[in-house]
Amino acid sequence: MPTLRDRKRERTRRALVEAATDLFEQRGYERTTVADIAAAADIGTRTFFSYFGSKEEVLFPEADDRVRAAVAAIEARGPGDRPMDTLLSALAEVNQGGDEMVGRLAALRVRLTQTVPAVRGRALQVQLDAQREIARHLHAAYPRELDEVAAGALVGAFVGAVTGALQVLLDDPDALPADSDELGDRLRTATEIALRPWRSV
Amino acid sequence: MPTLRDRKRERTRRALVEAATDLFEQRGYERTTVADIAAAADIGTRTFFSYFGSKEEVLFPEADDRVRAAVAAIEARGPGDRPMDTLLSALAEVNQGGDEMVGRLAALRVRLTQTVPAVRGRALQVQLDAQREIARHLHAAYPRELDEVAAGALVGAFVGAVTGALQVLLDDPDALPADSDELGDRLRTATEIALRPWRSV
DNA sequence: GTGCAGAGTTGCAACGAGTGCAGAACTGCA
DNA sequence: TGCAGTTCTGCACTCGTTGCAACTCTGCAC
Repeated sequence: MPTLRDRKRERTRRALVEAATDLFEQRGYERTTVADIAAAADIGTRTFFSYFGSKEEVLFPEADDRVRAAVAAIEARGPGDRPMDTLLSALAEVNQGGDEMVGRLAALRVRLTQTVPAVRGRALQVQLDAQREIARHLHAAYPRELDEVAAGALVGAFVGAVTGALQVLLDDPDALPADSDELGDRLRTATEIALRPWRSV
Repeated sequence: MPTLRDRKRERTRRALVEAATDLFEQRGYERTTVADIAAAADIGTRTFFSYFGSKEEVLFPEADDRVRAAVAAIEARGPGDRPMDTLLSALAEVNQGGDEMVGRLAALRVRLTQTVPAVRGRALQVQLDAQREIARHLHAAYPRELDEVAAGALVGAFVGAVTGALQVLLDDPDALPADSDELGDRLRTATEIALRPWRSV
């Protein structure tokens, strides 16, 4: 069982994410200060930064979990799967799972990514880091078919295609993600279109 | 002929970029303040921000030119070119041109992108904006073959492939600066593999 | 249960990026 | 030469972020 210390830490972390989510939704990102978030979670401002390295990071608390899930999907590939099949299921895994907090966060993130440059920058960095990690494992899974660079290119092409499609689908400022169902729809549409060329192989 | 005001403004802008480049090279990015840059260019600190919106932006002064060049390449496509051909020449155009200052800046940018998160974030944003613009024009050039979303996906796949491969190539300090021909070769090979399904587009 | 070492928390002071404002300096043009 | 519009600049302020030193709490041994 995790120690009291760990449980407490986890609880505080969650409290920070929830407080931040609430405040960002109410007042917006820019009009919420780190001090506000810390106060709402009943924590010293200074302490915020021992949980998250920056204000933006509080928006991506499950990034590591997602990457881990994708990596696990690669490890668990079927014996006959080609690299593309494996990559497909890994990326399906990334967009999976999570409770309602994760859903709220995801919707908020999409909106902020479209409107706040700092958040967009962080989102792209998180994405790029995830890509590299996935590429590493994809290469490990198919050492003969894909050298490291080719794996990087493949994952990049894949993620880039989806991102590029999604960007067009979201850049209409009117219909941002009112409800997360429509958000999911657009994500699916983007993936569908982006991956068409690979599917037909 | 451009007015005195314009010439002066252009000169100041260039002075800022040069001062920043020098200082970043000497002391590093983090240890250089905006006040340092402004002082080196003999300008008030406040005025820096009427030329560049942020400290990072001074590293991407020619971004607009590059995009314009790519767009021009799309407009100037040959009559028989398929979307993929046009995109290839447009992106070749992006990595073209510029004097030595541009070269120095580009090298500095590569280094800082690998080491300073804020710079990486900005670089990715610049790239994404460029992608969207190029996708827009590619769609305009091939309204029947490519809908807007598919154009976004195509451009994204391409840029993503190159970025993904480059990321792997650059994060290993061994195989980096040997010669830029071999780097180009490996890039081409990797993107070739990743984009095979798109080739017929 | 007591006490101690190490981990975690906190306020404080400081630095740098970025912004609004109001006045000074400059340019284009008559 | 003078005026109108633009640009430049210092000032004061907000906010994110960090180093530091004191303080509190938890895990653990005795």
